[in-house]
Amino acid sequence: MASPPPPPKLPVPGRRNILVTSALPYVNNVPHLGNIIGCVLSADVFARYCRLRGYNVIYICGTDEYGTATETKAMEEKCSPKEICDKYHAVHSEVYKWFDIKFDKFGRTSSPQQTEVCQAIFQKLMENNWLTENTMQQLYCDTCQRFLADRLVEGKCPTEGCNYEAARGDQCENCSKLLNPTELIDPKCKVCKNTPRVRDTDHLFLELPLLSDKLVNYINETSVAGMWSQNAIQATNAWLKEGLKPRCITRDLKWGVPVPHEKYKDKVFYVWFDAPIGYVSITASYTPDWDKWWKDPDNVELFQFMGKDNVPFHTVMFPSTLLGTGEKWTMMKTISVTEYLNYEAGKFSKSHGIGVFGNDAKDTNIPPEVWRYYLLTNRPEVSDTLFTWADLQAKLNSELLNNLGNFINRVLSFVAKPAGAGYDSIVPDAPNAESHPLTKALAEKTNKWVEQYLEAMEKVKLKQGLKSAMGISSDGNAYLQESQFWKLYKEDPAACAVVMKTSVGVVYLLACLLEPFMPSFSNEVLLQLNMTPEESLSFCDDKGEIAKAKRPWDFVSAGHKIGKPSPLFKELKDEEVESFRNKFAGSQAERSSKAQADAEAKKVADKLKGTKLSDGGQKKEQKKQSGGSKSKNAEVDVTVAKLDIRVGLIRKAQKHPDADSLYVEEIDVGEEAPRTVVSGLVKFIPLEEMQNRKVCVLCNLKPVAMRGIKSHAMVLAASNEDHTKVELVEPPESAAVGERVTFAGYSGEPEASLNAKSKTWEKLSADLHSNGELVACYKDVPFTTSAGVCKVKSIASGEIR
RNA sequence: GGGGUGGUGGCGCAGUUGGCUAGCGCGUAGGUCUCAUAAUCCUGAGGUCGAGAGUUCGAGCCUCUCUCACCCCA
Repeated sequence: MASPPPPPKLPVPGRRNILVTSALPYVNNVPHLGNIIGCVLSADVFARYCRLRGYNVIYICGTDEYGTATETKAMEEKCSPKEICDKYHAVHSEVYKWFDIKFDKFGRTSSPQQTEVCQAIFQKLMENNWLTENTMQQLYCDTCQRFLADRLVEGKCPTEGCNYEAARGDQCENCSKLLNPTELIDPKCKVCKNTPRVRDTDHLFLELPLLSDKLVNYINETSVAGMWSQNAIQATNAWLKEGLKPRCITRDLKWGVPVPHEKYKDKVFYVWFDAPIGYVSITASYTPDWDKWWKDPDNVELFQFMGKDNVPFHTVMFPSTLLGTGEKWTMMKTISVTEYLNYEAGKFSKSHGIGVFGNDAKDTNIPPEVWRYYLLTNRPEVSDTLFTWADLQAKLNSELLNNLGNFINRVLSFVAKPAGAGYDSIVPDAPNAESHPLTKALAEKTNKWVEQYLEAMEKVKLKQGLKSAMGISSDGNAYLQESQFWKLYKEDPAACAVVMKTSVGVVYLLACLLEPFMPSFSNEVLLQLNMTPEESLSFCDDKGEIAKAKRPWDFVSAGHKIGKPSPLFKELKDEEVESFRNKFAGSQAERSSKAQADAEAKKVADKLKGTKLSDGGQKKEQKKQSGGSKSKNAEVDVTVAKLDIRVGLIRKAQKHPDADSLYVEEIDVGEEAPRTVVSGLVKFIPLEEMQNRKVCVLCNLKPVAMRGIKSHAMVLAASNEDHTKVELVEPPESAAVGERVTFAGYSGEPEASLNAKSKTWEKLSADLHSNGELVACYKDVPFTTSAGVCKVKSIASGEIR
């Protein structure tokens, strides 16, 4: 294992020299499957393909380490940024190793090389006058002696009607309005709680607009030559259409590459500026001759892999940076962009821990080649795709096991049988194979698949490439079936030998073509073929290996003794799938909201059933309905009857895991499943008072996600003028759970879901208030239940919302 | 509120200089072989390509309107 590292590869004139990069994952968390397929795995497949074809390729990646996020996280965990990076860099390395990602170098951006390259590029930009200065205003904490990042400032939300006390500098968690930290009323430093002051700070800006001519030239030429995918072009054009603006490249931070300039010596480069430079600097830590790769556009092709959110940085910002140096850089030729991979019903989310993460995959005992296969067949190349356990199971069982694994196993196990039943593990000779019609037909089909495979892979259409390779196995099974070799063995031994020799050749071919996708699988197959991966894995034009696809019986020579065949894949059972689904389900709250959604869906379905039945009835009924629609027309006016306010019982209340001001409640509103509701009442009502309490709930608002948890309703509460006091609107103790709150004089059915655009709720809520007798009212009509009116504890004439 | 992207058989996905009968995998129905991890193979069913209008000899693809979903920005 501990072989000395091979000497670094350098471009070789006359050969295809390919530099592959994957977007540098941000260091401070564990990557999930979406991240993995998005860049690292896709790039790995392509790099392996290049090696297979004999191209001179290196694959560069590493962790992106600088910036605010790391600095903040370090403060939270009370250690240095470097320690955080060390810790997570190791986590990343381990995950990628498990997934069989074969980097030529997996480095990091916090390296001396990074500083060197980054500063050199900066100097060039400076010399060429592409940088300008500008003054910004930012909050500075005298105690901590530093400028505060947006999210490190807390204060009172300036939004009218919100005025939330602990709003963050970038966004108010209460009203979710995006903010500037300088807008906060009475801002405080989150670290020392002292009041920061507004201070001018000078920053350097890259003049993107001045570089745009060069940039547009580059984009127009390269997007054609490099066959950029549609989504990359669209994202780039959207950016250009907006018009380029000067972009700030410096920050008031410590954790970053220092700006080599007297005036800015206390500042560092902004992550967007230094991160892509990481590709170069990591190459520099791979070989001191890094510029042979990076400054030779005529001999090196640069392929970059990333998720869609990263596109503008690679098509606009980074190229502009390189163009601005005036030097001859190797610019990106081909960009491969993936969309998002969604998880079951929702989305992969790092911050909420939803989905399957790199280190979880290992714990499933599902081997890496299966994960790789599944992720790659499902690679989101043109649109978002969906990860589901059931689908993973289906792909494994029916494609890998029944198709591919079965084909290889039926061939090898037959050859391995002792003489009299098989060939005693010796590949038989088969002269005149092409005169056997079935075999000839198979050779033609196989060759077609190989051509498709090569074409797809050259265009980085990995999903198509994988499918083409699998087609070979599929045709292989049909070939075995039609040839009925088990009968030929006795009836026509010569023909049987042809079929088996050809099939063994196809097995070998599959091992080669699938190596980029499933390296561990290929190694195992070669082992069973008794061949060594180092010598055998190659598929080059100049060795005539492509031509052999037309003569698959020539891949493995007669007389070769194969190894011991054994099953390659293990079936994934229903119970296992079920247990994974549960094990990796989201948080408790997520689960219940999912149950909620299911219940709703069922209801809708039932409703539809109902209407269908009545449709089957007579027309009279329809007339009746249209007759009754008069009242419906009346309802079109905005009246309180549109609101579906019900008596609800809080079954359970707890604090929101990711927000200080929010409760998450499960409220029974008389439906089969309780609803999950998120409300911002933490500061006003103690948790104990929330438990098992009857409340008024507005049920037909459009569900919205609040800090990651979907809220399916709203608890009504009254507040005084300056929002310092908030009290729940309480129905009488004897009111029935689930009963609708009515308003005398306003009848009609509520809408299923209030249209957000028509602002019904916004209009109506203006007239909701408590009166002098503490009764909750719409205008002056009280909230009425069968057991009486709803009241508030002490706030008279307060607004309800 | 502004902008972007998407809506294709039960499910998951392909489908660009607009063109032959809209494909693929899974699932499903019927049949088939027995070398193989009850695996294979063949045949079939299933779609007015979100809705509506327009351009065209011809539209899944181009234009407009509507609708739904997701994302970004304010």
